[in-house]
Amino acid sequence: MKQLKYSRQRESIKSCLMSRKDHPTADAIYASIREEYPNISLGTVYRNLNLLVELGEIQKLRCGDGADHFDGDTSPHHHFICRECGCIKDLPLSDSEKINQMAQQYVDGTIDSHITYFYGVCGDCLRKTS
Amino acid sequence: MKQLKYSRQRESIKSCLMSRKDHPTADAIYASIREEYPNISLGTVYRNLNLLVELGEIQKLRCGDGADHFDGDTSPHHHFICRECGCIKDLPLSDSEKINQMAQQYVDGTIDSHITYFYGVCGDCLRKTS
DNA sequence: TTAATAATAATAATAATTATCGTTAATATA
DNA sequence: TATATTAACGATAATTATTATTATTATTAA
Repeated sequence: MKQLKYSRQRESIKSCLMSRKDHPTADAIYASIREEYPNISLGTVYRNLNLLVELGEIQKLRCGDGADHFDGDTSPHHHFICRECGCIKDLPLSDSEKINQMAQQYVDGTIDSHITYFYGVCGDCLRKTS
Repeated sequence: MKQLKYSRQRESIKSCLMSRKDHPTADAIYASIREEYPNISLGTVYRNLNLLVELGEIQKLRCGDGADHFDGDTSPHHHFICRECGCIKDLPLSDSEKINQMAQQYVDGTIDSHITYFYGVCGDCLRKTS
């Protein structure tokens, strides 16, 4: 059991993620942090993001565009992904537990959580395209 | 518009996918097809899988383990992923349209589909671990 | 039967992520 | 406070999954 040591880089990554509502990739976070810490390494960003996920302080999303996205909001909610621009928006979620229980009856095993990705076209892209 | 030409490799990939209930990765399919066509290339497997997805004949899944998985069943259903062994099991799905509509009210844009991944531990792993 | 071209195998290239490793910095303890 | 321990760092190499390139082969239309 290695004990955690404070690092200003990790703190910066976490507060960056908390302050924004988009769901940035590791690379986008890297670009953002570099404004304050120009020497930070991309590896450091990845390592800390994964660490924060393990600690349950942030959430990792795989919406299907190849890159992992990160979400500072760990409360249960859903995501909407625009097929056009790839933006990710939060959706409120009701009855998370109930949905797990409904699915549970079909499974030999235990369900503890679920992630739902909704796909479509966001309002901005709809207005652009037309 | 390029017209499609028959290929025995594509046919083999498709029937392989139809015949199995696990949700193999491109690499797993590659290994399987190689028994019949030892010279097939991994690139061919990827190209045909993506083509079949475009044609709507198969489905691509990103359950979160890094690799894409493929599913020969395109009817609407959900998936359960075991955190231990990574196996993917099908779940029946009711009210797919209703769920989209429920989410729709929170979105500026249009929702046309959704994918839900349930996470937990499968029965086999539960019995092994204990 | 031949011409046109889609699909192939082999391989190179790319993108995202993880691992390695010598150095730096945070923290525990003497 | 000084020192020892070791987590975390930056730089970079390696890995993994996937896509692109290209010369050749196979399918299909004329």
